[in-house]
Amino acid sequence: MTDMQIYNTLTRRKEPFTPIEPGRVRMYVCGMTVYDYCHLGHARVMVAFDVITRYLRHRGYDVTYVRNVTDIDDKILRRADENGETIASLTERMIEAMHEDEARLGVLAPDQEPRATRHIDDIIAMIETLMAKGYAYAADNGDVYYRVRRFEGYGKLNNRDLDEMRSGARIEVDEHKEDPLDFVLWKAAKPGEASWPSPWGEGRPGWHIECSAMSKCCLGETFDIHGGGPDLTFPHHENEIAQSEAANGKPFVNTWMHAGAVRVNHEKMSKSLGNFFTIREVLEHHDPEVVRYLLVASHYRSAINYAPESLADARKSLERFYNSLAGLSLEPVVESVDSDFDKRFTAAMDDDFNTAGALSVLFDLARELNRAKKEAPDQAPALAAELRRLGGILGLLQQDPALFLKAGAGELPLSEAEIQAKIDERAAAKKSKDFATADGIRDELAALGIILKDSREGTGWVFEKPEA
RNA sequence: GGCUGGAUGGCAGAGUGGUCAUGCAGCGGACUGCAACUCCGUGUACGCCGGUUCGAUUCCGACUCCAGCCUCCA
Repeated sequence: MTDMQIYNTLTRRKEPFTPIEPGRVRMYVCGMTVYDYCHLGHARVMVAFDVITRYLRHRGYDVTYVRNVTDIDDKILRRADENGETIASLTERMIEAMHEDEARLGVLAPDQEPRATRHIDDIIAMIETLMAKGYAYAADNGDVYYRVRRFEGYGKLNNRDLDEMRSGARIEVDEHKEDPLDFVLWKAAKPGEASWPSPWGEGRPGWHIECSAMSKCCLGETFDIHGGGPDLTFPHHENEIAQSEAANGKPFVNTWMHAGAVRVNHEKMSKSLGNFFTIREVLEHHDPEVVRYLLVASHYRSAINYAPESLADARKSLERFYNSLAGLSLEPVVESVDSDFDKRFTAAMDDDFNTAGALSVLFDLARELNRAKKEAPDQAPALAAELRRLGGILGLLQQDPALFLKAGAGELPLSEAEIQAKIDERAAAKKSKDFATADGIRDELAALGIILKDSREGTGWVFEKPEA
């Protein structure tokens, strides 16, 4: 068995993966700021780290997966105000929606989901430590800032030089800061804003410190993997390193992992650009497994250019798998398959979670299964079981094939009984060799998106919603 | 301007110093009343220019273009 290799954003190369504690993996992923519904970019991160978690567990690791929730933040305050609802009401709704979305995408819940507002004490304690060590200072406006120049390794995750950054034009000068690059650890509350008491007065935590505090609380001062979206490397993760390593006096994270972006028309999908698709929007028209497949079909680090047509392609690929599985028992088979599919799958996944390579192995397996169905039916069940087992490691191929093939695309224009009546009518026409009538019925149904498929066992159908 | 990535056949998308990615689409054949599904066969793809090498899409250098980060953002 080869070692797993994982690409580390910090060192910018693939490295053999060796957890701090043998057999145990501690992983922290930056989660959502819950002021709105999750979009496809969030889905990418959720699914990427879900696959990573599933695969590490498959490889025998005891994984503790922590993904935080940012439930206090300027945007949340603003949105709650706009909606005329309380912060708690807004964040609870959005957290619930997020849980629904991820469950539909087959994303397993993280082991812990700490919320910033429940870790205020940890956050304050960490800021106090930073102040005691000279890494933080209270400004006269009530804010507390991190003294970036004091931390020697600042910029190491992004290979950035402080002096060059300072010459950048977009850094906002703030008279309260010693240095424009200093970032806020504790934000003084304006009158009427949600706040917590602190040694520096009423306020709320800055965004970066919450992840340092919560990861320490849940996983310890040094842990194995820290993940997140592609836009968090700077400044968020850089700041986390500065906070945690300064406060704890220890290395923070061994392996930094970042998912690739989701783009639309070759631009980043983001709320500020307004070009985002929410998960729930997309799921109105597509089987969740199709969306998941799209995300898993390319490597987790590469950018995906999202177009509605890409979902049609993803569906076609899944149809190939489910066609091969169709007609075979869903029960797991005990006897193992003597083949190298597992080996090849594992080799691909061991190489920095190469899901695209792993899927190509599954396609080879599907072909083998299709051949067996024809030529060696006794071998088919074991091959099918193997396909489902390996697919399951990626969180795919667990549906009933007949159901997936039938009902993937939303509301049927006819009831199942009506469709069956048409099929019976056509069968009668076929029997009397009235092929014109038979084909007419088939065309009629096809126009509605219902595609008939004859086989020895009778006529089946799939529904493919015609493009609007 | 600084820092990261990327450029692969019609499309999507892996990978490799010298025989296969894979899926979709196309083409030829088998099966089928015809289709669909499935099987078999089928593609002189690796941005551009140099260099290293017996040999480079793969390594090195320059160039062009694209994207991301440098401001909240997954």
